[in-house]
Amino acid sequence: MIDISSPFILYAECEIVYDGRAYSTLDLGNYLIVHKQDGSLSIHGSTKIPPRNYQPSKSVLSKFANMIICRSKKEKIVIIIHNILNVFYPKYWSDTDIVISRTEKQLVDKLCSNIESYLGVGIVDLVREYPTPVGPIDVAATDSDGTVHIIEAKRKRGTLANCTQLKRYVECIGENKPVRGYLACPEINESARKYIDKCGFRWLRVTFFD
Amino acid sequence: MIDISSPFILYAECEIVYDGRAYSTLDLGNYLIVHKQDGSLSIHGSTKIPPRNYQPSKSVLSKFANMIICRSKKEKIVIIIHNILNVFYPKYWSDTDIVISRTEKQLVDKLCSNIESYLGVGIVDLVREYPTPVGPIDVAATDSDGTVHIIEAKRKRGTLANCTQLKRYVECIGENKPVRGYLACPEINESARKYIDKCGFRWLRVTFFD
DNA sequence: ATTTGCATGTCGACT
DNA sequence: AGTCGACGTGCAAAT
Repeated sequence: MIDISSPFILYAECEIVYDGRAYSTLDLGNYLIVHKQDGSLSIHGSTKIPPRNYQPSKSVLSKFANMIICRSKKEKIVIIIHNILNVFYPKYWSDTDIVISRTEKQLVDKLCSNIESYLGVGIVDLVREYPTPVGPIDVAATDSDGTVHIIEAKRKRGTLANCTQLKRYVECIGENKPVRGYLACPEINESARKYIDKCGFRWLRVTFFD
Repeated sequence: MIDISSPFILYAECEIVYDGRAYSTLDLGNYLIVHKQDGSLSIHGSTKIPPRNYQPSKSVLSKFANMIICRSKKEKIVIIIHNILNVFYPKYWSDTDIVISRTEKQLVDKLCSNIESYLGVGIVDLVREYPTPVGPIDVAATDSDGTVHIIEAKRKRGTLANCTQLKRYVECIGENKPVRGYLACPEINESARKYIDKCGFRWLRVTFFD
């Protein structure tokens, strides 16, 4: 039948039952089942990027009659196989990661290297990932008057959720010190823009390009 | 070579370049490439559930010498193929979705069917998905005194982000009416618990079981 | 082991 | 086409 001791790519007529954080079933049909060397398992339908069902790395496979069972800590997938349509066992499958550019970190780098021109004030202290009880602040810059300029950076279009995240930081630091809040991102949603104005914050337009 | 006009599962020695919202490269190696009938494309390494690179449905494939190019609106993936190790073309691949239980909706159903016992007050009006400028409120229940009880429901463990979401609603409605805020979820994070207390909100423990 | 926030998040619903 | 919130989000870094 199927050798579950090594990674496999299986195309089969099967049905799936998942029980864990939620409960789900997948009706009898033809699906692509991918088992990787880290123990992960995904079941793919003929559309969309995310798998229909999955189990993360460090899961354990077992076989029982025409069933493949995949278990992690508190979760279980049962695959009932009716027909094996295609199977192969990849050799020397690479584990390489992609190398990525234009990340949030890169945006914060750019911001920090030119902080005074972005804020329009002289800065005497600058801290990245400044810890607070409500989470770390991307950039906390203190000017000569003692006002703390709190910046939340996003690599993409800013949202309402980003504003409330910022608001949390501003309220927290604002209990003890004068503060100003900033959302730094290349673009911003209309609703977020309005909410920013209402809160008295500012939008810093930061791009990946010069 | 490869027929890109139908879905395919390809295991090949290749390298990848992605340019779009970010920019990334994937070094030469053996990867699993899945092309689905909706136009989506994913490139999988030998570990983890999410693909190393991907492009959503409605993308368009083209071939050029030993390259496969996948384009969506503003994004592009180029696969440079050095060696085809395995390829097959799935037939009658199912598009069926999973059927899921224990959703947020189910939790809200349970909450609403017994709202007075959860809140401990008499309710004269109950609205689900009550619209506000800062997003819809899961449950807004008005008692006989005119106080609005604002409930944000989560199907899993409540987080700080959930609290600030709730806070947004409470501040918005609180401008005009007396309000109380509630986070309804099966479990709650320690930090969220503290933040709730600080804000004067309450945690409603709601489970999927009776 | 648990918590937190990011992600090329993806996806669906609604404007 | 753009905006917004949900997701069995997955995942890695910090605690």
